[in-house]
Amino acid sequence: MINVPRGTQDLLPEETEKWQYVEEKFKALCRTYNYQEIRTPIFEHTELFQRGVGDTTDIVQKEMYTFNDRGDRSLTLRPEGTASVVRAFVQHKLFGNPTQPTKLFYIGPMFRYERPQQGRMRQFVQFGVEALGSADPAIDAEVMALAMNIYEGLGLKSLKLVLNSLGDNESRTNHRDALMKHFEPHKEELCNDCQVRLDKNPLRILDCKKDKDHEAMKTAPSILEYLNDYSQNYFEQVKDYLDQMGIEYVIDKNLVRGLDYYNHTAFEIMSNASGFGAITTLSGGGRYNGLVEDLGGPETPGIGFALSVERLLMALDAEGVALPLDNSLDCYVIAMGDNAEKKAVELVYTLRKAGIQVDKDYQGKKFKAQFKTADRLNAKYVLILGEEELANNVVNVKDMATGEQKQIRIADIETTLEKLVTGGTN
RNA sequence: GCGGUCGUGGCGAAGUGGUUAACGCACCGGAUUGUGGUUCCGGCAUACGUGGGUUCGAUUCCCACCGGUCGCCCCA
Repeated sequence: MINVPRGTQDLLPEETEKWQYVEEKFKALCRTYNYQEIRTPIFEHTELFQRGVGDTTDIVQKEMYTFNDRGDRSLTLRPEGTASVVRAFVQHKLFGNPTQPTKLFYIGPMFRYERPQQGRMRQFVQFGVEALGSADPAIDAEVMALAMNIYEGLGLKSLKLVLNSLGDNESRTNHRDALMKHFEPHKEELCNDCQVRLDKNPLRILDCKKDKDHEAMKTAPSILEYLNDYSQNYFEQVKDYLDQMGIEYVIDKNLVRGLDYYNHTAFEIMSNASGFGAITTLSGGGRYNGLVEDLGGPETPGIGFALSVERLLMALDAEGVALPLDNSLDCYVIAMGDNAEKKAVELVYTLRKAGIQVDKDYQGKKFKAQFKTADRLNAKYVLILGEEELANNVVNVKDMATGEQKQIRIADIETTLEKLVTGGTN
């Protein structure tokens, strides 16, 4: 037997119903915020991620699905969405559109070669948005508001918006120097990873779980102390806008994002719900001024975020939120006898063309068993068509909720059901 | 990539170094020859992750691998 590759999954109907529901919710919310959908390829030139995401990141160094195609091009299954969106923004010169910022959303699978566990798959699906062309702190707040709205709109309560500022280049350089100076005397006491981080990306040391109790960690210089005036002011305004909207957040000065392109605003949304394992991050995002330029476009600020659908659904489970899925069927047709069977096929076809959900038996089941099936499918109405009904040009219509049953002329069945189905629900 | 743990029919779950591997759910049929959700009775199933090894004999013991899961790393 051949199973799915490691870290991937099949979504069976019971699950896809949920996926469709949250996808629709997300799309509708994006429309509300005036974000439009963009669809980019699932694989890109490897170079895009090396330059966009950053050569020193874990993603690029050890998590990419990279392969050469038959033309010997190096391609990579996308590990995240922002690089592709920015690439498309530059390639199609969307910066030339009269309405800016360019506000885009996407839904699609991402790929990272990692050791799978619950909430971490090698293929996973992200919802994301990107707003390109505005350096207004209000749009940072807008993106966070949208992110929170998705979760809250689905009924989640145990959420935490964690916020930090990474500052601009000047602030970051100054902070970086300060960090190196601070940790250098303690280098030998730090874990192996952190010793490497000290040279490459000292910011990462702050995020280390092994060394989190080290004295030097507590006294380490915070980026917030090194923000220059512009960065500081920007951060304050972002917070003001969040306050204005009544969106709660906590500042975590150690919040570091895993991708190189981030600056200024960085945030994560986490779940507090019990029953969540080691992985509590539901989504993450931030500002990436400079990325468009890095990828060959004009100087254009940008901000975005992405969430994992798998983790979103886990959070719903953890909080016991049941999605209002409609798993009923308008109508089930039961036929008895060869002639009735023929007529039933015609009837089903007629009703379906009228837009009514209909199904019938294809297993040669007996009358009683067909009723059982109708019940199991949550059929609202059952149409009974036997030789007797056929002879009289009628069909029995049974309301499965009330048990009431009446005879309708076959010629009238379409209009009758339409009335029942549209009138009875919604 | 590292460590812990687990892997029995469609699902859940017992169990044993040795003839036919429990049980529950689900499914099918009957009681009720054209009317569902209950009950009772009966029936069904390609089941011991894969490959080696130990043994007269392994689903059971050992090893490796694969996969799940938990934690680390890191993130979505």
